[in-house]
Amino acid sequence: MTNAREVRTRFAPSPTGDLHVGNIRTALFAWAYARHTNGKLVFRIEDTDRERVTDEYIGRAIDTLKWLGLNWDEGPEVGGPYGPYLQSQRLDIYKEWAETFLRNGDAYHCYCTTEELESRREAQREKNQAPGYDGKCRSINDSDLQRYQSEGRKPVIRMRMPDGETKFQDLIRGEVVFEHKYVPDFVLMRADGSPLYTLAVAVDDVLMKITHVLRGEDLLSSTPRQIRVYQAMGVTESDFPKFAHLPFVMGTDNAKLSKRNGEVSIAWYREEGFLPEAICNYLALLGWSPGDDRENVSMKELTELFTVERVNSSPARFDMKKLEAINGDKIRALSIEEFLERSLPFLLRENVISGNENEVSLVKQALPIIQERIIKLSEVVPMLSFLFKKKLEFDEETKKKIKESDSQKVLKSALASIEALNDWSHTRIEEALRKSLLDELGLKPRIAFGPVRIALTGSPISPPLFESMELLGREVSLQRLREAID
RNA sequence: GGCCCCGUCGUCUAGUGGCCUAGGACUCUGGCUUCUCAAGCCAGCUACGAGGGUUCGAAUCCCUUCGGGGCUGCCA
Repeated sequence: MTNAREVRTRFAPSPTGDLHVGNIRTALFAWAYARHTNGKLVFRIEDTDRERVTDEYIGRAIDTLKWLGLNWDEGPEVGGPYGPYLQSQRLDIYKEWAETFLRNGDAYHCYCTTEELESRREAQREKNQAPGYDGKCRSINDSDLQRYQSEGRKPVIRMRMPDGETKFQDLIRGEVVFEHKYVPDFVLMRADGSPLYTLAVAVDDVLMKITHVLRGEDLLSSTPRQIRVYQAMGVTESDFPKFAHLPFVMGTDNAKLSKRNGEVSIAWYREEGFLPEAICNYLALLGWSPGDDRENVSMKELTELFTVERVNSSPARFDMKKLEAINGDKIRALSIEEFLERSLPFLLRENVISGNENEVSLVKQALPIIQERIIKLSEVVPMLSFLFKKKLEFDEETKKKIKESDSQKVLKSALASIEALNDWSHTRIEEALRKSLLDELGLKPRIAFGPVRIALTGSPISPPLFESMELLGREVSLQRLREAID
């Protein structure tokens, strides 16, 4: 009753690089919450200060989000009633607000130079005081002002933090209080008129009617500043966005997840052959749980079950092994058609196949026997390339094995027993080989089939042997056996 | 230093005063199965950071302490 407002969440990355694990987890939660509540997800680019080609970045970000199955209701590409959704295109808006704050006395011009600020901060530190702006320019006398101006100083616009405290209910952490003596006056706008994050983020969240801000916990202590901006904008407290500060996703070594302790770029996971639904499933479990024992969560279930209240407040370590386990499960759950469609790009990329009909058909027949033995799509390449190679390559170790006299004996016997087979099916092949190698030569299975496997696939590890031989076909199979025999 | 956040198996978590001699999943170890590798199945190891309270009873509430992290910018 009290909150009839439609839920509006936002995902607002800054274009500092490719979307990474932490970013995406935030996006996923914001998306899931919007969908859960039948609300809207706004996608906004926070590019207030960077001079860079955002086009390329934005393109990649859009591509990644779409690939993951995350869609947005307002933002780049789709537009919306509260655009533009690039902060670099909203500079006038921020400037106007900053001037309004100035007029109302909520903000003031600050002429302090970087050097002055630094030396005063240093002094504060030495006296064991909290470093931060000391409020020097809150009131400037005329002579100082004239001096500054004659010196050609250009002022920044600084927000005045009144005495008191800021209190708010974080959806994940409960009540959080900051006394203003620990929140110094902060800069809203640089001397050149460009806005700072603190200004832009708050103005946009208000103007875009964001109701729930889901973001990393590193922004928790900047929240009082955002709230101060809301107040200066004249927003009533009941209309402030609600905050949910998500715990970090950290690397295995307990440090912040970075390139050094694990792969962070989502693009990397895509190239490795992780499925988008596996990535989302795994990330959803990092800091959130459905509340029961289920671990396999589809995107649909996520939107049905996700609530901010169930998000954990403590940080999570990224565990590649678990991601891989989930990815393997998702791969096994794929229909052969889906599996094929997702595998082909990898085979094409590595030039295992050129893509003609015969090749694709052979791949499709082979997929069922490898589906349960791979954890990443990229593994279809080493798994299936033996089917398409003109000539097998053996490494030294493997080659030695096959040249042993016992192996040679096995290969000769194997060849003899299947040469005349008129039904080249894996069941008949198996029958024949078991008879000749196990029954007649009296060998143990692993001893018997090992050399044959190497001769046919080039490796002691391969998909099931008899099925592989069937797929390879009689001609190639016999030829490879003959080639392996001296 | 100050402020803020966080603390259950190695990891992700369930747990909101009795259902907990703490459950699930991943990892790891052992076994079964088996043509290799997997998958599958079974079993096992391992946790409430510590110390005080409150209570008949605490992982759950309170205090202290220790540990980890973030912020402390004209970065976001």
